[in-house]
Amino acid sequence: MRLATWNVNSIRARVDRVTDWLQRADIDVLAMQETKCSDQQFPTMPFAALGYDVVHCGFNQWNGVAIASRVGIDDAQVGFDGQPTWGDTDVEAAAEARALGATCAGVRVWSLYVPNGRFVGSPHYAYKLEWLAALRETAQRWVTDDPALPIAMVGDWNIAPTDDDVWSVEAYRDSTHVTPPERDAFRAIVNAGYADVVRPFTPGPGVYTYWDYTRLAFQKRRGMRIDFILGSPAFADRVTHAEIDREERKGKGASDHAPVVVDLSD
DNA sequence: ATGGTGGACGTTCCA
Repeated sequence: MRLATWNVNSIRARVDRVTDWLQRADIDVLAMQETKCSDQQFPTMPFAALGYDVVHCGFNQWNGVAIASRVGIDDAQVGFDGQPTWGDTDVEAAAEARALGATCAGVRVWSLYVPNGRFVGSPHYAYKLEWLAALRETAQRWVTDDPALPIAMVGDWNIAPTDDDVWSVEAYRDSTHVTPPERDAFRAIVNAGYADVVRPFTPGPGVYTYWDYTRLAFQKRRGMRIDFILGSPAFADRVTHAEIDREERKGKGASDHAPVVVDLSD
């Protein structure tokens, strides 16, 4: 089974590019983030035409996560137990449904869009840390409750876990994505039993998954590694290969993130 | 070209 994660930065703006890539890259299950549309607006037809079922959760023009699978989708679930929500109204709470889980061919896949945090000290930054702490708590329970279940938590984590994962430490001084509390939160999830299964196949430094649209960042190789596939032991044991498809960051109409891919043995 | 790009929404906010 080949599983991928991709922050697509609007599925409606990029559906052709995404479905073309799904076919070309022979992907079985794709987790998407930043779909930037409502459930009604999600373009399911182009996926269905290629044999993919889709589950989606999105309520505003910024968030939105989806899973497309051609090996079936069971037990789809929006949000994880204890997930904190932002704001008081129903719409705001729903918009913070940044996690979508589904079982695909026996593998539990979570498409995650970790809060950005905006800037250090903002309420959004505090919320990011709360959200990550709640995820760690729940994810730790998943892996202890059923160690035999392969679980993958994939997506845009909005954290560069080490200095090797940013093009310039100086450029990101005092910025979100690199602060010790964010890195501690990421490490805590790894320590709860979820390994970065891509890194062994893509050693750094200088290996990234995201490049800003501005200032020719991609051409100048100024990026960050913030998109991850974290796997429980039962998942990690099955990983045979992984890669970051930076070719998809090239050309007109690219997302600012590249897809990240893993292969699993049967 | 002197703060850059891209998307959704709506004349601005978010990443």
